[in-house]
Order: sequence, then C-alpha cells, then structure tokens
Amino acid sequence: MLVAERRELLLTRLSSEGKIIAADVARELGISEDSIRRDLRDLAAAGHCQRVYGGAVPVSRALVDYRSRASVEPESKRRIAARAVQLIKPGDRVILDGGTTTLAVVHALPADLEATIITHSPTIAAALIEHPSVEILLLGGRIYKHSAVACGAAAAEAARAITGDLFLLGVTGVHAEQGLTTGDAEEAAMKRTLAAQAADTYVLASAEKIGAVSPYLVLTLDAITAIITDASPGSTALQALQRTAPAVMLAA
Amino acid sequence: MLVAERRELLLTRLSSEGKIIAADVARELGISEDSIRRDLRDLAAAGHCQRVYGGAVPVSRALVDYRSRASVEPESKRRIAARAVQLIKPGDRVILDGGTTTLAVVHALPADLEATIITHSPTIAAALIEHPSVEILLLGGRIYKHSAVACGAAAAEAARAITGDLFLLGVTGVHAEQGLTTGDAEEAAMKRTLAAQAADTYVLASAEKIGAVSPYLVLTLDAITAIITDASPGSTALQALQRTAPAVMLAA
DNA sequence: CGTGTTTCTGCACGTTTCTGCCGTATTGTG
DNA sequence: CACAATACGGCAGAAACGTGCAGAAACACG
Repeated sequence: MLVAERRELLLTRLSSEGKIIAADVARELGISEDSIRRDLRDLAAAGHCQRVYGGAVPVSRALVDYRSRASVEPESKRRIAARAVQLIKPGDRVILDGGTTTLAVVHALPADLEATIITHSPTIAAALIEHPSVEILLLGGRIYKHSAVACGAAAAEAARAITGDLFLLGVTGVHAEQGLTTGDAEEAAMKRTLAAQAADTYVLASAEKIGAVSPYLVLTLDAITAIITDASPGSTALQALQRTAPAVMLAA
Repeated sequence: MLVAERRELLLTRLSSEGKIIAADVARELGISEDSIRRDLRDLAAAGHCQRVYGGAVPVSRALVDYRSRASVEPESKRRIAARAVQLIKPGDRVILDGGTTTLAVVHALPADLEATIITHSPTIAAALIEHPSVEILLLGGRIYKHSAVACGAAAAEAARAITGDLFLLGVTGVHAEQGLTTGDAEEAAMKRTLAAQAADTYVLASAEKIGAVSPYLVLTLDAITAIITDASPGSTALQALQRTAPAVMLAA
C-alpha cells in the first residue's frame, strides 16, 4: 500500500467516523503505530486534521483544542490588547469584535480615551459601561450562545448602518494559505460584514492561533491591514505568515 | 474512547443539559470519577466551564455569573423575580427591561425554560448567555451609561420591529396618582416604546419604590396589567395603590 | 546496470500523559 | 457538631509520545 494511499484512507476514515484511534488503525492495516503517528503528524501540519492524545479528530473540532487553550495565560492577551489599544486615536470609531482577547482590549483602554466603541457583543458592551468616557454603540440581533455575540440578518443590517475607522477582529485560526478562520458559519459572516464597514481591519491572535485552521473562512489575508500577535518571531508558522500577510505586529 | 472525545462529550452535555454531575457521567462512561474531575478541572482552566461542587456548569462569559451572583441578591428582589417568572409560559416572547430587579429575573429562570427573551440591556443579555435554553434577542443602539441600556432613535426603531407577550418593567417610582416614573427622560421613552410592543406589561417594584416619585413619567397606571411587589400589605402607600392600580401581586 | 540519495519503516529508549487508587482535606447538610 | 459527599495531591502502572537509528525500499542519474 502506498503512503499517499494510506493517508487518504486516514482522512476518509476521519470524516466518516469522526475520529481516528492510532492503535486501532495500526492493527487493522498491519503496520506499526509509529507510522500512523507520523502520518497523523504530517496531516495535522498540513491542516487536514487535529492531533489529539491517542489519535486525531477533524479540524472542525479544533475549536475544542484543550491543550493549547489551557496554556493560554491572560498575560498574552493583555500584551496583545495593549498593542491594539495604541492603534486607537482620540475620536475614532472602533468596531470591537466579541471574544476574550477583545475583552482584554476593553480593560486596556486608557481611562481618558474619548472614542466610540461599536460592538455586537453584549459582554463587551457590559464591560464598557464602567469606562468613564467612551461612547458605546451596541449592534442588536439574535444572540448566538456559542460565541456570545449578535449574528444573523438583523445584526448584519444594524452593522451596515454604521462605519468605523478600525475593526479589531478576533479569530481562532490564522494561516498563511487558509487565511482567517473561525468555528461558526454565522459568526464568520458577521465578522466579514463588520470588516466591510471599517477602513482598517486588525486581527488579534495569540500565539496558538498562528498556523491554526478552523472550519469557516472569515477573510483572506489580503483583506486585512495587519495581524497583532505575541507569537515568537522564530516560529515557522509565523515566518510563513510574514511572507503572505500584509503586516505582522509583534506585541512585546 | 479518546480523551479529547470524552471532553468534547462533556462540553456537549454541558450545553444541552446546563450542568454536569461528575458521578453520573463517570458511571455512564464506565470510568472513575477522578478522571471526570480531572477533565472538568482542565476544561475549567481552559475557560470552557466553571467548576462547582459535584460537577460543572457553563462558563461565565458574562461579567455577572448566572448562578453565584443570585446568592448575593437581596432577598426582596429574589422574591419578586420568582413571582414574575411564574407569569412566563413556555414559548413566550418576554421583553425584559434593564436593571437589578430584572437581572434577578434572569437568575430565577428555570433552566429548562424554552422562551425568547428580548432585551435592550447588554448586562441582561450577557447574563442570559449562561442559560441553556432561552433564545436571546438583543435590541441595539447607543448605550446610556447611567442606566446601562440601549436608548435613543436606533433602539426605539429596533424595538418597534418586535412584539412580545409580556413586558417585565422596572421603574424607580410607583405612585397612585403620579403613575410610573424613572430618573432619565430617554430611558422613560424607551420603556414606553417597549410597553407598546407587549400584550401585557408587569411592573417589578420592591417595597421602597412604592409611593416614590421620580422626575420622568413612564406610563400611567391604567396602561399596565399588574404590579409585582414585596411591599407589606399594611403600608399606606400600597393601600393607596391598590385603589388605583389595575392589579397588585404580592411576592411571598 | 551501478551507485549515491531520499524516503519509508520498525525498533529501542527515555519522556510525557493518562488513569485508578488511596489518604487527607474541604465542603455541604442536617 | 457530626456525618456524608466531594475535592485534592501524590503515587505507580499503563499507554502513548517523540526521537534517533539502522535497514529496506524506491528513486535519480550517469
């Protein structure tokens, strides 16, 4: 059996059964687990599957990436947020995406900043209420509990009624070829709509998002202004990105 | 079964049932409670759920925690909220006003309630995200910081696009002659607009609001269906109200 | 055909992760 | 306060992982 053939079989099996258990496949095919592990490692590197302990699962489930998320310390989000805040000029209309990274942006805003923050996240809006000077514009609609933001037709319509100077976007995957991706289709559409309303779009992505791919495309890399990340400059995923992305801003 | 698979199952179960009981899951899956506890601990560390004694509940993406905050709410608000919740029938479209009393209503909602909650308060919406089954419709607009709700032209327009079966209204003054009053003109107008969209309007007012008057009129008493309060039946203010108001429901 | 190179494969070894158990501490309940 | 349920940390065995290595197969090229 050819290697390529075997790997194809792995992918087929992955989509049909929703998972791969390395030990099982190795026994069925009569080859060592080492080879299967090597296959899975390569497939994962190519973005075709997600490696987990004992085997692999489809990328579509990558949103539950426990190991990497467990290692996400608030410190990295705080650094990224601090860098993002520097982009905001007094009087700007800032469109702020939902998510924990953008929530960190709220906490990083200078107390005397006079700007308008536009968001479709009730969580972000609720946090902003305590800020003394920013104006808050809330985009309404049906709340998707999965992502805790307003999505759908009503939210998109509300979004198209406004414009912003910059959009601070959060995604779960930033990949040199696959572009910006996230785990929910409606959410992806909403992010795209918001990006269309802003003069500049900045992506906020902590290190573990760099090189990752989620199921739904938000935007291609050429549609954004820059990526703000804390990924280490030496990482291969970041270097690949720097050859494709318009700009990469490193958060010290 | 893969570890990742099991943890995914836990999250699925968490969102579908609103909670996880470690002992139950351990028995069903035929593994030790220790492993489940370890899973829940890691998931909690990754921000996917919140650990509680005996298992886990959905994570608080909101500033206010769905459950724990309920324990620090004044007993009076809890009682009023409990009474108000009884008015909601499965499938209802409930318009929920902003404020601490209506926030207590969120915490008093049964976990299995299937209803649509419509609100112009980001705080209310953020708290509702924790609820396993209700649908949330957020009315957007400019956020007024003193009242922490969306008001103004855009919010009113969004409100006129929806209808509700009942409106749970919070005010700062309930007076036999002066009617229902509040402290902000824009806020009063928004409450009036919401009342117009609902078949029934119920006022939630703790004892100290009964007999009080604030600067801006929201509605006259004949425009509402009933008042829910915990005021003592003997108080003169309540007795005066009972001669004028359509109905007064006492929260035991 | 011969030879040097690359790729694939299995094995061995040390490391990491997972799991169940046990003793102890903590929490909830009456 | 007492009792039961639950949580936590440490421990040891098992399973899975990554890596380096060497042999085998496939390949490229003169």
